[in-house]
Amino acid sequence: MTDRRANRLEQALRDAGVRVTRQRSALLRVIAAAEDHPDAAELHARAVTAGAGVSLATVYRTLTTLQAQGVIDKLEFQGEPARWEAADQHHHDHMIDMDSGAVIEFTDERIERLQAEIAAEMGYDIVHHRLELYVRRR
Amino acid sequence: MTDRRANRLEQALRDAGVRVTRQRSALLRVIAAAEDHPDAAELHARAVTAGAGVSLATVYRTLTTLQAQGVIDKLEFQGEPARWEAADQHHHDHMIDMDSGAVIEFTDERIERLQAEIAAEMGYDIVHHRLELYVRRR
DNA sequence: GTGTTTGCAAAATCTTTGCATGACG
DNA sequence: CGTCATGCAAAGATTTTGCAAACAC
Repeated sequence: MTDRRANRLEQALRDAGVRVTRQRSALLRVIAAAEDHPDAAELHARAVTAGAGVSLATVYRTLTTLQAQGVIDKLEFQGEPARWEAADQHHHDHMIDMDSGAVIEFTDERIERLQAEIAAEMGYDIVHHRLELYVRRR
Repeated sequence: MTDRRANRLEQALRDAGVRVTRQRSALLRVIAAAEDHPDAAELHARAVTAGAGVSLATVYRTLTTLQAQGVIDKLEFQGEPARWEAADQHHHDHMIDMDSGAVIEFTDERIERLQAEIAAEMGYDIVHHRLELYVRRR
């Protein structure tokens, strides 16, 4: 089922003239199956566990490629290695529970609208944004 | 005038039992005088230019110390080395002009309020947050 | 075929740290 | 003076890259 999604992504890559190698295919599958936000080392470990022979260098190169294709998003939380998530979901921001480390996704249309408004007032268009709430259970 | 602010900060450090060394004093002055958002290497360069003998390792250690004292804030924009700013200003967020690299500060009470509201609804208190708008002139 | 991608190991970048020496309070 | 801070150089952590071999299309 996540494989169906991975297959769709592979086709998109081929259509964009990007070669679908064994390694890229494996990584697409790992990313499509991930329900969390893994970093490069974790994705590498999962790919290897899944039986894919792939080097860490290739993982990094592939992540860059997939990001350029708009297939995945890069998350850079404070001081951690970068994490990644599939991009084919609806837009959302992140809330990080500082005690458990859990990452919670959320969206708020009002905030989105305000951001665009503020940028526009100053003569800018938003290319992308980053909103992270570092929180603690009350 | 920024020296007055630096002196005030030095006193606060002493009161907190933190030694005010020649190096820390110099860095406080450089930070108080900065109108931009320099990284560690840049702060080091400015301190050295100002005639202070200080090593890069000490700059890093000092930044950590000053942050722990709540005197400076750490900014981590996408993929760049960390930047720093004096903390004794009113809270604000950052807009990054992707073409010029300029960092623009802004605040919006409505966004602040919404963030707190969203966190509260999910049973959390915000410890701190990060809002960055990556923008382009329209 | 042939231009891309991979693996490996080496390098780049930013940041932290161990240890002997020096200096603040 | 005792303790804490510094400098240096070496190590850490993450990410990038040069080059020859392997592979997708």
